[in-house]
Amino acid sequence: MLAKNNSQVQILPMKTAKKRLSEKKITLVDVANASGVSAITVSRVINQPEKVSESLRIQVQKAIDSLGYIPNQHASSLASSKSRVIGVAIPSLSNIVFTEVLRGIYEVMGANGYKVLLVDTHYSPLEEEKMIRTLLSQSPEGLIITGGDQTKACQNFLTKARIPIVQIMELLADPIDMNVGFAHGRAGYDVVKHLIGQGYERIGFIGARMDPRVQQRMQGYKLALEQMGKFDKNLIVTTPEPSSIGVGGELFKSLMASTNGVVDAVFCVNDDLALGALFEAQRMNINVPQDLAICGFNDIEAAAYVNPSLTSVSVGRYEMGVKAADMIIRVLNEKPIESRKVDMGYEIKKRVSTSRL
Amino acid sequence: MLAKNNSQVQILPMKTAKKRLSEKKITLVDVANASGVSAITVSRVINQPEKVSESLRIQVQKAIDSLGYIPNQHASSLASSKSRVIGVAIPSLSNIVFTEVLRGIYEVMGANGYKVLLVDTHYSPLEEEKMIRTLLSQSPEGLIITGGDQTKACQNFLTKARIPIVQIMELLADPIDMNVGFAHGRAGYDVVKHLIGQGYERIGFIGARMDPRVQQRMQGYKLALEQMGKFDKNLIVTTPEPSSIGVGGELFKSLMASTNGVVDAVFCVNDDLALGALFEAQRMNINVPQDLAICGFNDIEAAAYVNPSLTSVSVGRYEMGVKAADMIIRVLNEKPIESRKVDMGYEIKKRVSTSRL
DNA sequence: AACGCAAATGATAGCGCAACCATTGTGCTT
DNA sequence: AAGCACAATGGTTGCGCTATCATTTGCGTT
Repeated sequence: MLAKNNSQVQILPMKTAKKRLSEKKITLVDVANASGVSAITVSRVINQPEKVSESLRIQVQKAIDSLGYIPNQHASSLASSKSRVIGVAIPSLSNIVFTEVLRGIYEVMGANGYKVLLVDTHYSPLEEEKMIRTLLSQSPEGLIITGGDQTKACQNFLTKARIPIVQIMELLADPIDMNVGFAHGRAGYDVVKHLIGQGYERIGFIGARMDPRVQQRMQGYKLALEQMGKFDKNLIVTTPEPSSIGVGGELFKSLMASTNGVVDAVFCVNDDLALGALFEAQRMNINVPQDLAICGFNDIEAAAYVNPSLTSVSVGRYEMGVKAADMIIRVLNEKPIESRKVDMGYEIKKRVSTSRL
Repeated sequence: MLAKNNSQVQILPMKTAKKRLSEKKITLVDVANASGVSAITVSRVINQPEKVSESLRIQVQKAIDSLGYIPNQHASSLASSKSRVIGVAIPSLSNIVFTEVLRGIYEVMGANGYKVLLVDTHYSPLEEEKMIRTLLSQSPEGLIITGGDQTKACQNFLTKARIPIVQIMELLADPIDMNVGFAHGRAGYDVVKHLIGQGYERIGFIGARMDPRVQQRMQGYKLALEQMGKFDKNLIVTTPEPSSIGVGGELFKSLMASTNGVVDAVFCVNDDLALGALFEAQRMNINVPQDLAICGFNDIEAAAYVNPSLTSVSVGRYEMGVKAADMIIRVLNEKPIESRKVDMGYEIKKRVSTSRL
């Protein structure tokens, strides 16, 4: 039907027909001509309708509708150097963690008339640099990016960009501009404390992907155990692979095999791994929580409903997205923000999987 | 540090300094001056490097890097009427179904140098119309949208857009342009056949959100039972709320309560609902699959790992995204496509939750 | 009645880039 | 040695819109 009909354009019989209907994109000027006003007035009807008298406004709007005019955002952005675009860079599209943050971002940005240009960095700082370059070429008015492990070059042109930037997910010592996140290390530490408090002794660790935030959780785990003289590096099992329920089951099996079952608790860096471990434990007829505690991270919905229910660390992902987006909007509107750094906190949801009877 | 330093601009001491470093955005012309070539040559170095001699290319590239030049995509798009943007409209960001389709789309589009502008229509045709209008104002070179229930107005300007468009998720009788999906009605029909084949008799239905595709699954369910004279509308429990594990549990309880437990199988329109029903059944001490079969839809990862494993309908979501993106790319490159309509099919993954011993 | 002031509308220029066509230079053919 | 093809580079123009600065109109003030 459509799609690349360059040919059709060339077939036009010389310069005969003025312009075949719907052949050419209609512009502001077309609308202006059709409604008998100047181009700038049409522009105002679209962008500052309150500055145009009601009669004219209606008249112009009628022309816009009947012609099916759709403004060219590129021309508008070029002329006004306002793109109404916010760039967002996340490491993975398929991770529910980021999906929910995104939801928060979209909610706020949509309500404020901003489009979101989203890129996926695949957990690679180099890819991230490339992607952020792409984002910047769209002249975004603000940027939301994940974590703090940008390349030097990237930090460099980010600083020069002169737009509000929020780094999300983790708390950074020295953010580029603004920062919203929570303390992954402390969360890991607190999880261990909780397990110890429940009377578990030999606490294993299961991790996948091992991105910076997962590493921090592991450091917290390590620190807590070291402080009690209970750290044993043999109880740590990790893989660079992405997390999944399947991987969780495999890592759990491998942990149990390599430790001959001395482990009586497992801290999984996310709920997928934890569910995998739980399901695998059930298949191995290990009694959770009597013989084994399992703790996850992120508190996805399934954690509360699975049997036995899964202890997990709840973090306000949606709220984090909302907060980050809101900070950008506030800065763009020159409203004050309380702080450049926001700690969203977390909460350990204590459930059956870590409660010895 | 940065963020809205308009003030700084005005503070500039008259016209003293030529231009404070990094005060003004640097453009193609700046790069041209810095490297002693014309603007158009710089443009070529960026867009058609093979047309520039190696020596010049290196020289220009050096200037680009040292100045930290980032092209203005709006100007480029305006001048060339090529945006390198593909618009994507999905009904929900938080639904894993769409997330995986998105992954496929991003994969292909990224590899081909296209950016993705993503909007969320919240399952509302009116919102969709607004959002697609927004997309079109970015002059995307192609569009991927969900389903076929666009408003008349929307269909209208979509048809006029003269760009390749793929409608995804479901099979449409009369697509706007191209179409990739699978037959939801037939899938629902086949699920019932499978349950009957396993010896289950009274098959309930649990549905949430009830978007067009869920409705089609329900119609398939209904048709199959009607053909066997076993349809009973009292066995259908639905809600307009979004799906979730929690809602699945609630609907299951309500189904069991209203039917006094005569139901011996439940078809849930997605796996979240099915997991909710399964977990709830476990809490009610109902034996799955002996006393009750549960079948989900989408085959999310948990389905294969939960105990008992959950029968579900597997659909190639990632592949659907890849396919849709690939069709767009092919059309843009004027390569042939096999067909305007592609049926991705589906497969019922028969697992323990529907296998009577 | 003359003035001023604000609201409503218009004319002009330019945002940064690439399309288009022109020009120059290089190496080859005959 | 003259001619030619083609690769490499540059000048000019305009994409569609909005910022900026006029200009016009209406209306209240003294």
